[in-house]
Formats: sequence, C-alpha cells, structure tokens
Amino acid sequence: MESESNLKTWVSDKVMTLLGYSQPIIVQHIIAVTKQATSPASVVEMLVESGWSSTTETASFAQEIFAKVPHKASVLDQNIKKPRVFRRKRYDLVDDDEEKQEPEQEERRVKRRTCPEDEEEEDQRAREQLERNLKDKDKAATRKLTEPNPNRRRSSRNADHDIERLRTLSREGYVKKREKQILEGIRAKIEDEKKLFKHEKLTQAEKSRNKYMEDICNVVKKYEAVDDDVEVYRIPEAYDDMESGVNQKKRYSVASQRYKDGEVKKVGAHAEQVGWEDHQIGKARVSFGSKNKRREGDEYEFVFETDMVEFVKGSMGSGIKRDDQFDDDDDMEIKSNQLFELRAKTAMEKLQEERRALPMYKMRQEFLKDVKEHQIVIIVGQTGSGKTTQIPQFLHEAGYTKGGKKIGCTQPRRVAAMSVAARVSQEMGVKLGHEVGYSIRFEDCTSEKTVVKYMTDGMLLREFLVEPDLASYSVLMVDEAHERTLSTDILFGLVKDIARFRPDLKLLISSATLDAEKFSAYFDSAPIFIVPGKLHDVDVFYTKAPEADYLDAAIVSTLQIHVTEPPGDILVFLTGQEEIETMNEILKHRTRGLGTKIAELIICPIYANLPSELQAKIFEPTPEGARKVVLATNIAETSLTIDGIKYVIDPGYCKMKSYNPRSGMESLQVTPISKASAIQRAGRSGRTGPGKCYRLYTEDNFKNELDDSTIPEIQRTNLANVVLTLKSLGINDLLHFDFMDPPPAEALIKALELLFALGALNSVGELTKIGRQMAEFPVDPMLSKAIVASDKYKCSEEVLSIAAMLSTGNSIFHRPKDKQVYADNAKQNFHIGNVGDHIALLNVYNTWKETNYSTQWCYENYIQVRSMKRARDIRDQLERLLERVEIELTSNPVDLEAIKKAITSGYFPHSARLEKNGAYRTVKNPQTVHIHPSSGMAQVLPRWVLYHELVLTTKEYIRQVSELKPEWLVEIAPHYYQLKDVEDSVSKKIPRGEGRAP
DNA sequence: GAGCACTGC
Repeated sequence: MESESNLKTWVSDKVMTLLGYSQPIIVQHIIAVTKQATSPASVVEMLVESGWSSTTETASFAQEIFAKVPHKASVLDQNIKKPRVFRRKRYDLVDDDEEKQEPEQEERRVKRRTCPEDEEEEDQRAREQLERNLKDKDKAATRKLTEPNPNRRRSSRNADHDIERLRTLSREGYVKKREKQILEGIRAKIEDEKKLFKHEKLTQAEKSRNKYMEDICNVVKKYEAVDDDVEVYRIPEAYDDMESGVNQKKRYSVASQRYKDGEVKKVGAHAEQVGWEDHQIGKARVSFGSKNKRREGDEYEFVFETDMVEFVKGSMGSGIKRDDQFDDDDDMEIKSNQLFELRAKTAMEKLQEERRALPMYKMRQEFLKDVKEHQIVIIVGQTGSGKTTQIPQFLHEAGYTKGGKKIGCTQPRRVAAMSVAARVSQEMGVKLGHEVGYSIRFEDCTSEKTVVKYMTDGMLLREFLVEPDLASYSVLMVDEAHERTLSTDILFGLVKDIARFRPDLKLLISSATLDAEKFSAYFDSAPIFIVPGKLHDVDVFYTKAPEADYLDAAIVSTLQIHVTEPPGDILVFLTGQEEIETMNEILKHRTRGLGTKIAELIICPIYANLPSELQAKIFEPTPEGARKVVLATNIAETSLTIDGIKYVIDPGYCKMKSYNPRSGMESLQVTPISKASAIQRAGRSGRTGPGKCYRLYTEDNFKNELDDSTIPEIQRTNLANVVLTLKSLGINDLLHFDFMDPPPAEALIKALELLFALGALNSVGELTKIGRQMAEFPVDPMLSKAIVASDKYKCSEEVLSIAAMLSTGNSIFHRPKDKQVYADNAKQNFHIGNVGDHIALLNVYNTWKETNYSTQWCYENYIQVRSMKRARDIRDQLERLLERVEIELTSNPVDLEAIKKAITSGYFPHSARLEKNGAYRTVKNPQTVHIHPSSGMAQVLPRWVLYHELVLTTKEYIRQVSELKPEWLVEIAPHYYQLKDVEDSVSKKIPRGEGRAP
C-alpha cells in the first residue's frame, strides 16, 4: 500500500495527463470516491457524475486507481475525508424517507462513530441540540466569523468532535429548509413581477422594477452559487431529494430567467448580449484577481460572490478551483448561510489585502492632498495601478459624498463600467446598485443611495441634457481619457466649462503617459499625479527591413514563435475579418503540412461581428502542450483581455474610419497605427507575466513614421449628432467651443447645414421644436428626423423598427464563407417585390417578431441573433422616448409609400439618380456612386434612389438603398430641392448639366 | 458583383 502523499502525486499526474490540468481538490475527490467505490465501474460512474467524460481513458484510469487505492473494508481505518453524502442524508431533519444507502456502508459509518448504539436516540439528541443551538444562532455565527479558520482538526475518535459535527449537520437541515422557503418567496415575487410586466406598459416605474428584479435574481443566484459550490462533493443530489421535486435545473431556471427568451422580455431583452457581456465581465474580474498570482483562489472567490452564473456554469475546472481554498480544513463542514457569510468575510479580507497591494493605495494621502488643493488633477496611471477602483473609494472615504453628492466616473465601454462597479461594490462591502452603482444604456443599476457611480461617457453626456450643471456630483472622473472617444472629447469642453462656475466640483482626468502634458495644458495647467503601474516587462522586437507583405510576415512569425519559443499564447493584430479568415486558412494549411513534427496550434479568430458562440472560443484554456494563436482585430487592443497571451505580433496597421466633410463620405481604410496604439498592443503580452512583442516594421519606422497618437475621433467623423447634442445643451457658438482638438470648421459647418435642412435649427442657428424632439433620440439626426416625421405619416411603429435595425450597423445578415449561396437566398426572401433595403429590414424585424423572437428562425435565415436582440433593445428604448416627445405610436404596415416618405423626410439629402452606365450620381454634391452589392437593389437599379450611407471602400458605395419618387423630394424638402433638380431626368432620358460626353 | 476597425447614446 502506498503512502497517502505518494498516492496523491500519482493521481495528480494521471489527472494531469487526462484533463490537462490538476488541482489538489480533484485528486482528493477522486481518492475519496475510489475509497468508497465497490467496483471500477462505480468509480467511473462517480467520475462521470463529477463532470468527466465517459471515455476509455476514464475507464482505464478508474481500473488503475481502483487497484491502487485501498477501498471497501480497508477504508475503515483510514482517516480520510469522505464525501459527506451519507452522513448528510442521515441527519436531514426535513425529510426522512429517502434512506437508500448500501447496508455495508451504513454499517461502516456506524462503526466509525463513537456513539453508534442507538441512532434514533442520537438523532433526537441532535434535534434538541439544534434547537438550543438555533437560539444561540447569532452567537454561533459570530464565533464562526471571528474564527474563519477554526482550530478544529478532525479527530474521528473524539466524541465531542462528533457531536459538534452532528450539530453542524443538523443545522444544515434547518438552513436548507429556510433556504427553500426564501427561494419559494422569491420565486413567487418573480412571478408577480412577470405579470406586471405583461400588463403594464413600461413607464417611469420600470427602472426601479428592473432594478428590483435584478436584485432578486442576484439573491437567487447567490443561493444557486452555494449549491453549485457544493456540487463537487455530491451533496446536491441529497439536497434535491430533500427538497422533493425541486431540482437543480428548475432552480437554475429561476436565476437565469432574465437570460432567456420570451416571457420576461423587458428584463431579458438583450439576453445574448448580456450573456456575452457577462462573459467579458467574468474575464475582467478574473484578470483583477490574477494580478496577484500568489493566491489563485481569489479570482474565483470573486467570481463566485457576484452574479457570474454564465461564467461558472458548465466549467468543471472552475467549479473545483473555487473550493480549493477550503481544501484541507473543516470549513467544508460549514454550509449554506454560514459558509456564505464566512466566504463573504474571507473574500472581504482578501479584497482588502489586494487593495493594499495596489500602487494607488500607497499614494492615498498624497493624492487626497492634491485633490484638496487643486480643482482639476490629471492622473497618469498604467493598467493595474488601481486608479479606477481606488480613487472613487478614497474620495468617498474622505467625505466627498457628504450631503448626498455623487462621485461620477466615466468609462468608454459598457463592460468596463459594469465590471469596475461590481469590483468596487465588493471592496466596499455593499450591494451593487446601492452605494456603488453603474449606469449604461439599457441598464441603470443605481438607486437614491448611490454615491459612487460608474457610467459610460455617452451616458454622462445624456445626463447633461437633464442636469446641465451636474449639481448632484461633487467629483467627476473621466477615465481612459487618452482614448479620446467622441463622447470624452465633448465632455472635456463641457466639464471644463462647468468647473469654472462650480468651484466645489473636483475634476479628475486619467490619461496615459504620452498625453498627460497635453491634458494638463488644456485644463489650465492642472497638476499631473503619477501612479506607477504593475505591468510586466515586455521585450519588443522589430524587423530588420520593412516587410512588403505583412500578412505573410505575420504567418511566418507565428510559426517561428510556435516552433522556437517556450509555451505561451500568441496574439496577432490584423485589420479585418477578411484578413483574419485568410490567415486562418493559410495557417491551417501550413501546420497540416508539418504534421506531428510540431505541437498543436489552436487558431482562434476574433472580431466584433463574429457570432458570440464562436467568440467564446478564445477564452477556453489552452490544453497542455498546445499553443493558442488568437487572430484579432483592434477589438483585442482595448475591449477585451485574453489571459495567457505571452507573444504579440503587431503588423502595425488597422482600419480607421475617416470622414470627408466636403463630399459627406465616410471611408474605412487601412492605415498605420500610432505609437500609442503600438505601445498598447505590446502591453497586451505583459498582463500575466513577462511578454514579447514582435513588430513587423523597423524601429526606424516606429520612431519616425508613426504618429504619436491616433487622430481623435472628433476630427474624423460626421458631426451632425455632436452639433445637435451641443445645441440642445444651449451651446450656440460652436465654432468657439473649447474643444481640446477642434474638429475641422468645414465639418462643423456641414453639420449645421444639415441640421438646418432637417429643420432642427432655424435660420439663426437656434434649436427648433423639431430639433429638441430629435435630440431626445440616441440616433443619427437624419434617422431621428425620420422618426419625428413618421408622426405625420402615421407609421411610427414601422419607422421605429427600421430605425432600430439601421442603428445596429451592418451586422444583421450573417454570411458564412461556405454557405454564401444559402445566405444570399435567405436574404432575398425579405426583398420580394423589390421593396428596397429599408422595407426589407422592416420585414426581417417583423418576421422575427412573429416567430416570437426565435433564435432558431435567425439561424435558419442566416441572421445574427445578437444584432436582432440589440435592435429590439434599441427599438424599445426609442418607443419609450416617443412618448416623451409626444409622438403617437401609430401603425400603417401596408402603406409602404408612407413609410418611405417618412424615411425620405430624414434622408432627402441622400438621394441619387441612375446614369446611363449603371452607376448613380448623387443629386447634391454630385459624385458618382454605386449601389453596394450587398443591397437588394443592386440588380434592380431604379431610376431614383434614397440611401442610408455613402462609404468609400474599394469604390464609392451607397448602402441600404430604397427606390424613391423624385416628386417626393420636392414635396418633402422644398427648401432643399427645386423642381428643376428633379424634373430633368424625369422628362428627359439623359441627365442635364453633368458635363459628360456621351 | 464586392466585403463590414472599434465604441457609445
């Protein structure tokens, strides 16, 4: 017989080869399982129950371990931790009639205990003990909490100890019963809520109810989590039996209700999106924990404590890992509420410990002093310095939230706002949505109590509309300001302005090193506060000579790293979907050629339009011996973090949008990245350890040819929306608005012209009633004008759907490379009668609605579910806003002309007419354009068309095209079009005045 | 008959 430790090593090795990873708890579990197994088959059975797959490897492993591990009779003398399923069942107070144990084990257990004579009596005693105990419950709980690691080493020969354990077990029965009651109460409440949702139109109360639902779901999930946690030890079956009829699945369904289709639509409206975001948050949270590698359990603790069902579910690895820290002491005996409190406590302590380890934490005093002395402070801190999580907490602790004032912190991305808020609420030990909350589109997780509020920058911008002086805030922190999103740039100007007349308002701007000086200069020489980061070293390599074909260079480099470098995943930055697909194929082909000579290379593409189920692939852990290579677009630069990346390949390009105000044309073209981007990309390899970055350009290129930072978005975009927002904030003199980097005057003027043409501004540039209505809708001005105009044509229902579909971007139709024909056919079904792309989108939306928002239907029609759900969310939001601007919800589904006219009211500047050669010419700012081949009108070529957008890619393309009657233009926009603009080509075949020879 | 970087409200 082997010693226990030898045995453990042996099992661990085995597990390692079978699963690719190993954990002490798995080993222990397997040994324990084997010890009470009666045959190798029963070992297999139990392994399968714990999540192993039933393969021949599992079977032979079971055979081996059964031979090696002492089992059956010999187990009597072993002082091992047994799965507690037997004992638990015995002392359940709730339900007694489910004793189905094997007599042999029963006997063994009896022998093991010190007072085996009369079990009934003992049970009775336990009950009495329990009653006494429960009276003393609080006291007991306190004791448990003050002794998180009780010095109660197991000694099975000790009578006192057994009685003690008995008490615990009995208490469990009580606790479980109580839990059941709570859960039932919650379930009933949820049912009530659901009824309310069905009957009432969503109003103001919706927010709070949404919030309430969220809370409930969180509570349920917490209980679920306790169960999940126990599952490894096979307790749940016992629990389920006891609950008689309430099984895991059913209970899980309560918690996950909001993620499901159908019923609770308003709550679960963006279910898939949420799922994906949850996953992202999961990553965000995990990476928080993993900054500190000393304690591996923490990250899971953190995940466990919050609503991370999506992340934890179905992953055996994490389920087991979470228990790791309770591995070898009696904590396992403490269950349910107590376990929960205990965990909350230990998690809290660990969080605090982690907090103290952050560079920011040490600079607390210094920082608070700076903030006290200056109104505006620029903060320079790298990732991992803890600025985002710590600063609002410091300020809160220092009393900046007194008198109900809030601390606001903006983030450029939704996911960031949510995950940071979750983290901070953890650290402060409060419930998310109470003192600490977040506010993002479609989801407001704040309450009257909220004093620390994380939000997206766009959300703060919307808040300006209702509270122009932001009186409820005492501190505003603009985080990740160096990213220079459109919203942050506008915020700068606004915030700088209100800081002048609100001396009590503190302003914090966080930025990267490169831009700090610039920020300081803009904010009246504000002091710069520097926090060191915690990134690991990254070695940067350049190519000796410029590479002609960066894609090929990337492929070669990837293989080179794969063959020569130690383990660690590779991240390659490419410009778009097409490149990613190409590289994917070439890599597959080449590695196949190499056969088994090299280790396995797992290729994971990732880009935003990739269906989410395929995106999830990049987060799967890399199996032992293999290497993962992630082919990503810019999405991996800031938006998501992949653990385990050690090598980054940076070809130095990305696709960037630019806007030509003169022609009103947007273009999306491959451009060299900036130094700031290059540094950011390199940093992606150093998150969990030292990394390497291979730049596929020369050092000279880097130093002399790359711009310092990316041109801010505000300088390369259509400003119509920005101008409308600023106008509605009462800022009239836009040309002198204090932009940090002013946009081209031409673009501003163009935007003003457009808004004037749409009727949003009057001749002196003031906002009109229509303009105010338009500003309410979070969509492009032309689209919001169409919505406002739909009132006149009595078809707001239809226009809303179209607007929502257009707002989702171009990601509705999915076109897999291998099924292009099918996808195109499916798409053609919505274009029957050549109704045009706008009506086709309406058809898609309505048909989807008729199928009760079926996911299956989307798959069948090659439509992206994620985009559809997003469209539904947007539509819901727009519908609510409709009420606010006093537009009636009207439907007129058969009158397509009315719908098109409403669209034309917004898009009349986007008209084009056919020329002889099959190309089109835009009516205003004449230029030659082509219908995008993805359009349903690409073959039809109507004489006059209305388009949604004009983009330059390989040619000038117009996308989302519908047929138009030229007389509409004069009817709808007489101030913009004159009869002569349109009549020529109606009466004559050849357009006049184009100056072209035939 | 060509192609859709990434966010955000």
